[in-house]
Amino acid sequence: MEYNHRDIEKRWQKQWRDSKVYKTEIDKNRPKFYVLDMFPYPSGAGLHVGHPLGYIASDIYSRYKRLRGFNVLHPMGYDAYGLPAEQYAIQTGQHPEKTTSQNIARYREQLDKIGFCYDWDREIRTCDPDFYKWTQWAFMKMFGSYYDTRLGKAMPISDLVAHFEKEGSKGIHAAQGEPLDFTAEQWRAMTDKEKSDTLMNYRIAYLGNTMVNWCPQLGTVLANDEVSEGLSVRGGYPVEQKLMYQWCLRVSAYAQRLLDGLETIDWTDSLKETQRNWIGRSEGAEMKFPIAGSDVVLDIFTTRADTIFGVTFMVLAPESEYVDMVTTPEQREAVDAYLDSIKHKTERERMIDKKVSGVFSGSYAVNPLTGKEIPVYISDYVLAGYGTGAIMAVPAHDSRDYAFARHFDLPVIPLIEGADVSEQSFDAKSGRMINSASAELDLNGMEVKDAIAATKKFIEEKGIGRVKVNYRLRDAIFSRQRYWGEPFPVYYKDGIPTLMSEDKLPVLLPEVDKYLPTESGEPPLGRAKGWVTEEGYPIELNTMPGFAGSSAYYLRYMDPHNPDALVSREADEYWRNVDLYIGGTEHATGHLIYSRFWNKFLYDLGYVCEDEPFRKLINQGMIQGRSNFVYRIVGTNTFVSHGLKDQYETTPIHVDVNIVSNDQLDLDAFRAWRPDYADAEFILEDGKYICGWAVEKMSKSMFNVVNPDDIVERYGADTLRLYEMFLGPLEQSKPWDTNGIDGVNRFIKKLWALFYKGDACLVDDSKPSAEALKAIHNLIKKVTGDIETFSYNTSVAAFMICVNELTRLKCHSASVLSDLVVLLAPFAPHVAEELWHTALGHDTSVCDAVWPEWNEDYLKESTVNYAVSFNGKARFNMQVPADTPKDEVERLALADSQSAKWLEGKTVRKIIVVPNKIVNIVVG
RNA sequence: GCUCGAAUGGUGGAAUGGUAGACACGAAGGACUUAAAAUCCUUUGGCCAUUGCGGCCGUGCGGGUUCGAGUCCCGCUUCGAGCACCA
Repeated sequence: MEYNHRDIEKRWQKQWRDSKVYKTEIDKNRPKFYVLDMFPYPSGAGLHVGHPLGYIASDIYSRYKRLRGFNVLHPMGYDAYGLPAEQYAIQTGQHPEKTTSQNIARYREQLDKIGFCYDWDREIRTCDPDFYKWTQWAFMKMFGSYYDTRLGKAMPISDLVAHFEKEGSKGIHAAQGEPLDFTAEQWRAMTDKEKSDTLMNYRIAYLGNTMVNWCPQLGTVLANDEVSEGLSVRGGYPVEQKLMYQWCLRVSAYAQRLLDGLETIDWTDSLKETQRNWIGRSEGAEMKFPIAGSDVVLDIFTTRADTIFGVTFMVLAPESEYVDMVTTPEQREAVDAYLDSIKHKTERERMIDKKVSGVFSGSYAVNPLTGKEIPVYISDYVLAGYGTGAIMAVPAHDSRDYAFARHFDLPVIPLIEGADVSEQSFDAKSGRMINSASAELDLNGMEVKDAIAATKKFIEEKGIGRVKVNYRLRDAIFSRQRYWGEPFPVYYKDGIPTLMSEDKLPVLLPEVDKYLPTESGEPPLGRAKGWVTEEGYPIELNTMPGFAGSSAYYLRYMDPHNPDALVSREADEYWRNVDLYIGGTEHATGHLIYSRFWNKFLYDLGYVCEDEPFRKLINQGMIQGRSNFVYRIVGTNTFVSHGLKDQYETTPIHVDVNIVSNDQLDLDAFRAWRPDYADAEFILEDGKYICGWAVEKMSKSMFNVVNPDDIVERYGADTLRLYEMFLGPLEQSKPWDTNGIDGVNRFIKKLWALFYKGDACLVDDSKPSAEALKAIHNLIKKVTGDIETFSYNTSVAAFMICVNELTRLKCHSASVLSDLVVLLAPFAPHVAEELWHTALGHDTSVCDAVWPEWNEDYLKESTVNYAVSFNGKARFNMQVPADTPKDEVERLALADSQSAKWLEGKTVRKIIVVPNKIVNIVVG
C-alpha cells in the first residue's frame, strides 16, 4: 500500500463524523479540560493558510489532553454579526444573513478538510436568535444593575431605588456618571421620566450623553478599540468626536478588578501589559483651585502634586463645563471664536495639528498653597474625557505646558535642582525639590517621590484636595446605527426607555427594505414595518456592537441548546472556564477586555462560578505572506532574473506565488497568467528565472495568498498540520513559505515506510532492541514536554529524528510503532488513525488510546561522553563507564594521552566536573 | 516620549550557564535511470590548511560576572508590538 493522503483523509474524516468520535458530554468521572479558539468572523475571502495556525495548535493540545484521560471540550462557532456583511448587503441588496451563511458554509468546508476534533453539535452563531437571546438577556441584567463600589460588585438597581426612597442620594456607594445630590423627598417628587434619567446615572447598561467616536462614512458610532489614530479600524475612515445620546456599558466601574484579575491568570506578560496600558491606572490627586472673585472652584487632577509651587497658569478643555463659568464678558467673543475653530476640526486633525492654540478666559484662579493668582486658559491640548477636563499647568516640568507657556509668554518656574528649563521642560520624576516652600508646607530638599507623598498628605489634611486614582479605560459605547446586529430588548414608553419582559426574548431582528438609514436620518431599523410593541410603543432603533455577541460565547458552548438559561448551573460548574484559549493579539484591548468585564458581571450576579473566563491564553503569531517579484526592464516586456537585475533599470512587479516554486518562476504559467505577459521575454541565469522575495501582509493585492485547500489537495492535511507547526514557535509571527513543505511530506512517507513496503505490512511482534527503545522513549519524553510548553516545532523535529533512527535500525516492532503512532496522533491524526487500524490492527479509534509514559531506564547509557575542556575550551572527547565517580573522571581526564599537549608547561589550578557532560581543567 | 519583546548560517529556526548552528529548506557533488520525476548517499557558518592531522574566528555593538556566557548583569544600536496632547 502506498501512502495516499486523499483516500486516507477522506475516509477517516467521514468515519469520525459518522461515529461522532468528538462528541462531548459532561462526565463527572473524568477531569474536564476546555480548549477554545477565538471564533472567526466568516469573511467572503475564505480562509488562507495563516488562519488555521491557532486552530491546529489547539487541536493538537485537545487531542493530547484527551489521550491523557481528560474530558475535553473543544467547540467552534462563528462571530457572524459585523460590518463587512452589511456593507456588502448595501452594495448588492442581498440580505446579510444570506451571505453570512454562505461564508459560513465555505469556512466549514475548509475547516473540515484539516481534520479538527471539534464537537460540531455545539456550534454557535452569534446571529442565531437562540444565541442572541442570551446576549439580549445579559444586556437586560446590566440595565437592571448598578455597581456598588463598597461591595466591589454589581447589585440590583432595585436596592438603589430602595435607598433613594429612604435617604436620597446620601450615603450611596455606586459607580456613577456624575455626582448627583438629592434627598428622599426630592426623589419621591420626581416624575417617572426624571427618575429614569436619574437611574441612568447608575445603571451598568445606560443611556448617556457622551462624547462618542462618530464615523460619518460608516454612519455609526464606534468604541475606542475600533478607532486607531483617528481612523476607523474597519475601512480606515475619519472619525469625529460628537456628543450623542447612546447606550453605554459601565466598564469603567470594573477597571480595578480588570487590573487585579490579571494577576490571577496565566497570560503572557506582553498581553497583560497591553491590558494594563489600556486600563491606564494612574494615581494622583484632585485639587481645588478657587476662581478669584467668584464662587466657582476648579477641580483638577494631577499625578505631580509635588509641582504645586510651579503652577503658573490653568488650562481647561474646550468641552469642559467650567468654560462657561469662568469666561468673563470681555473675553466672551474671543473664547467663542476659539471654541468655534476647534469644533470644525476632526479628531484626527486635532491630533496631527501640533500647533499650540488656546485662549485666555479672563478669569484668574488662586493657588491654594501660595495664594497667588494665575490666569485660566482654554486649549484643546487638554482632553475633556480624562480626569476633570481641567489641569494645573507646570511648564517647567511638563513638555506640553512648556510649549503653551512659551507660546503665550507665561512664566516658567523650575522646581528641581539642576533642571535646565531654558530650552525644554524637565519631565523626569527624579531629583531634589527647590523653590517649593510656603508657610505651611516645605518641600525643598526632598526627592520628587517623597514630595508627592508629602503634598498629598498636606492637601488631604487641609481639605483642598484628595488622593484620587484615575483610569484611562472609558465606558464602552454600546449602540450602533446599523442593521446587522442584535436588536435591543428596549422600547420607549412615553419617552422612557423600558425593558421588555424576559419572556419576549429573543427580540427578533426585523426585515427592512434597504440596509441604509431612513430619510430622516434614523438607523436602518427605522425602516422596519411594525417595529413597535403590542401596546404600540416604539422599539429601540439602534443595534448592539460586534463585541456584544462575542463577550459570553464561551459560556454558551458549555450548554448550547439550553432554552432556559445561557448555561445551566450543572454545565457551568462542570466546565467552569476556559483552560486554554488560543487567538490573535488583535483582540487584546477589545474582546478580551469586554469578555472579562461581561464574565465578571455575570459572576457578580451568581450566574457563573468563575471570576475570570480564560485561565491560560496563548497568542499565536500572525502568518505573513511571502511575496515574489519579477523584474521588468523599464519600457520593455522583458524580465530579468533576480541575480542579474542590477545590470538593468528595472521595476519590481508582484507575481502570483502559486506559479513560483523555490523562487523559480514557471515561465509558461507566467505567460498564461495575464494577457500582457503572453509574449514576455526572459533573461535567465543558469537557465532559470529566479524571483526576488519579501515578507508582506498576506493579501490578494500582493498575490501572495496561499489557500489551505490547495496544500491539503497536494500534500494532505497531515502535512499541512505538521508543517504549520514546524514553521517556528507558535507565538512568533513568521512568513508562510511553501518551499519547506517537502521536508515534512518526506517525513510522513518515511514514517509510512516503517509500516509498509509496497503492499507488504512490515509490522512484527519482535522484541525491540535497546537502541529502538531508547529512540522511542526519548521521543515520548521530548514530545510530552514540548506539548505542555507549546514547543510544537521542536516536537516535529524530534519525530523526524526518531523515524530516521527507527528506519536505520530497521525496527518494525509493533510495541515501538504503537507508541509512535499514539504520539503522532495529535499532530497528524489521519495517518495515525490509518496505521493504527490497518497496520497495527486495532479496532478502536486512536483518539481513545492511552498516551505512553517514558521509562528512564531505557534512556540510560552504559558509557557516557565527557568533553574535556582546558580553560573552558573543549579539546577532546572521553568515554567513561556510566556512574564513574567525579574524582575518577578527573583522574582519567588528566591521564588521557591527549591532555599532555594542553598541560605542557602549565599547572592545574582547578578542575570542574559537570556530571555526564564536561570536565573543565583550569590551567595557568 | 513611556512600557514590553526580539536580534544566531543563504533561509525558517535548535540549544535547564556546559562541545553553538538540532531539525528542515535551499545549494553543490555523487548513485540509480535511456531520460525525467521520485528515492538514496556525501558536503554545506567564515577564514587558513586540506597528501594526514588540524588551527583560528564566530550568536547586533561595548563592558562585566563566571572555571565556562547565545543564555545572567550594566550601557548602547537596530527592528517589532502596545499606549500616547492621559497632566
